[in-house]
Amino acid sequence: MDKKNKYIEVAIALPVYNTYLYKIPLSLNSLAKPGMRVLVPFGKRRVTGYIIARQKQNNGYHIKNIIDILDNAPLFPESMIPFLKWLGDYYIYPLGEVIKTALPVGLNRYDVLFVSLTEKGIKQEKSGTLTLKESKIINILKVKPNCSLKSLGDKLKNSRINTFIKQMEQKGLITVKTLLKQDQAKIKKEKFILKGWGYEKQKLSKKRAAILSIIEKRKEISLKILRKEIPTAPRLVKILSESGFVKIVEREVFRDPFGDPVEPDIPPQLNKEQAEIVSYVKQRMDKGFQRYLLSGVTSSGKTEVYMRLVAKALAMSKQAIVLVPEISLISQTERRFRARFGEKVAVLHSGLSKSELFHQWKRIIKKHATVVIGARSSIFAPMENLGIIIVDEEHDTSYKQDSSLRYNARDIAIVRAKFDSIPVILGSATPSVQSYYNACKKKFHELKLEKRVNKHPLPEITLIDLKKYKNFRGRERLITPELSKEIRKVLDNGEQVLIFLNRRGFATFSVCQDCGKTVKCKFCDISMTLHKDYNEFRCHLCGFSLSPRIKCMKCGSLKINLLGFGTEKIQEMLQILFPDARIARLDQDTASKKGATVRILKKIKNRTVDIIVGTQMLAKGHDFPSITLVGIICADLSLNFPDFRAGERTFQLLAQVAGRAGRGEKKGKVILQTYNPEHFSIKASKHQDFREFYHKEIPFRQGLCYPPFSRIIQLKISGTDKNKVKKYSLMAGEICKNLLRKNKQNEIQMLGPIEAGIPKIALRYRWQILLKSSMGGIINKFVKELICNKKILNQKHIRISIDVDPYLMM
DNA sequence: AGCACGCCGACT
DNA sequence: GTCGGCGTGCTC
Repeated sequence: MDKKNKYIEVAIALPVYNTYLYKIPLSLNSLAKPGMRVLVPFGKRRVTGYIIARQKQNNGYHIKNIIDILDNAPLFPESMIPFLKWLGDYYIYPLGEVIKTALPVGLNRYDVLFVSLTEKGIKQEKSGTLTLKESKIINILKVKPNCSLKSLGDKLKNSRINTFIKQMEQKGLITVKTLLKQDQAKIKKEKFILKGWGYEKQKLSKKRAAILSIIEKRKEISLKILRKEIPTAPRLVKILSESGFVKIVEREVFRDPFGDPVEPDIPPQLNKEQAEIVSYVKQRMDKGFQRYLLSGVTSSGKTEVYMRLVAKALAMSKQAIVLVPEISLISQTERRFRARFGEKVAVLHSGLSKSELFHQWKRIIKKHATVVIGARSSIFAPMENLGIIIVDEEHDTSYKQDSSLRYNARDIAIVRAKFDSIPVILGSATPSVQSYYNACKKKFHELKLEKRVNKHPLPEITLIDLKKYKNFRGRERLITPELSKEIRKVLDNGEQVLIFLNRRGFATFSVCQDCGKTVKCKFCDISMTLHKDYNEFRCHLCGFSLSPRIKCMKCGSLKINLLGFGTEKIQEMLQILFPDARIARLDQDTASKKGATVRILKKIKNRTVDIIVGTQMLAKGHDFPSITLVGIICADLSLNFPDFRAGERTFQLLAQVAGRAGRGEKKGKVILQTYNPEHFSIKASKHQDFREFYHKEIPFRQGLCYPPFSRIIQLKISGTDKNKVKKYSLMAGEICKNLLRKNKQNEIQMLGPIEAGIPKIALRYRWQILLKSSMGGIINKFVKELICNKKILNQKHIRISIDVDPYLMM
């Protein structure tokens, strides 16, 4: 069919902005399809590329043949290519790298050069006729006989040894081999034992006969399981297979990524609100691209609406993507989708191993799975015939990827829906300012769910002004009398309490009593947190730790004052105040041990704890019906971030946490402690009213021309040399300024260059430049022009990355 | 990214 | 004079 199209356009998985043309040898011609990976010669190397399109004509270049096709079937449908191209354009990122991030990790192949010794090299090194540098290399190779060129360069602290190595090879001192390496994607294989053809059982030992009878019964068994019954099985099986009694085959295996099985559910009756929304959207399902914002208070039944719409898409023989925030565990939403749609569901999240991820991916391509539910990367699921995209908790910050391709899954969900001409639904109890602005401007159609399904009233929220307790000492400053009174009441009733604090550790700020110096990480520019659990000071940015019995780095004093508070300290205080209560804690520290999170969550569900202390991990996606009191220790922590979205994030977090109270039969209560009871973010969260927050926030955004009234592109600059980073940043700023002047672009505003909010992380010094404009297209074009200046990008020892629509600007 | 080419200083 | 440092540009 493609006889005329013997050329293919290929995007290379390297930071190059062009695509390249290759020829396909006749034997492979009928096999090559867009969406497949190919191995191609690129310069002097062999690398992975992705077929973008077939092409009739060559473009006058010397066109090389591809080496091989790496897939039997496309890894993503051809229909996704315009979407992927759009992403590369919008986020200013090379197409090949975009595709690389979109696909499951570990599918790349590339050449690696390996260096090894020759006898001549060893002889000459012994006789001492070599230069210092040559014998250095020979000596490294003596220890590591087959060393990759790269690690050799690392060992010599010189990455530019290429030509030198070539010369040594010409002299015959060493040999250089090219090996085609694959990124780690190892497919897990396990040995399975099958029946063979020998049947002289009487001659066998008891154990061997036992193995044979197990296999006879089961037809086949994995060696792993067989070993549990007969520990010496591996050896015996090998002998048995040699004489033909059994057969051993290796097969791909997958751990079930779902964990516990889920019972199928029966769809509940919809209430009037839900039914209206479902029928409204259903009627327009095949009417092309539409954007909806589903705003609904907590537990107003958004998930049920999603499920009905997904069911409708499936009924139209289409597929669906449901995005959920990244949490360490399978969320409530995921469970409910599995209960409803069973085998049709594929789950993609960070907890999966590479082979599990690839397995899920293949299920989607083969259309065995027609509903994908997962975290942000699920927006790239290889679906050919999408019917709907749903983004749950659309305000959640985890939709923004903060490295490599810095995309926001919520934003690009809309783009993908547009390319596929289908509806997209963003849902949240606390919509982002951006999305609600779009709803107000009628770009999104707003759907409202205002009644709670179980008809329980929203929890009652009491603000406590912490300034009142400024002069109190010790525990009462953090756990105010009002809060402890309420806790006592709830404990006496046999109900549960959730205590929220958005900071982990015991003491977060430690100061020398004699000279006033703070305990700081030597790799980052932040103070270290004391963790009693681990008995050490820890840096929350790079993980560096120190013994708790340190001397002051400045004056050597041993008297270190432990100030600041985290979840650990709160837990300890509560235990002293309520010695009879069973208290558990859930934060990154307690969750890091494997299986610990599940254990703690189960404890809450089974009501074997009375008080649960935790960070945002507790605020997201869990349903604890017997929690009747939520205590927020200090609502202001996220308010003081140097970021224009600090207020928005604070409001969302508080509303989310407050929503954990009273999900069961009894009415919930929330005690919200704060130093800023007058702040509108906090006031609005008291009423759990995002519209109130929005209307207070929007004039401020407009006044300073922040999103949604503008778009921002941030240039992030970092490096290990403090002065170099500063010098380079100032130079980049000059180049920007000149280019802006030259283009007479008054529409773009440049802020900076300025040192980043956190000036140093893991020994890297950080600067930033902010480009802001009310016209998005202009700013994008400008940055593209800017990076044409080679001085900007190719800078030794300086890393510069482009963040389009940045989230955290620190 | 990684490799080659070509331009400069400091060594035999 | 050359060796080897480093910036610059290209890869179908």
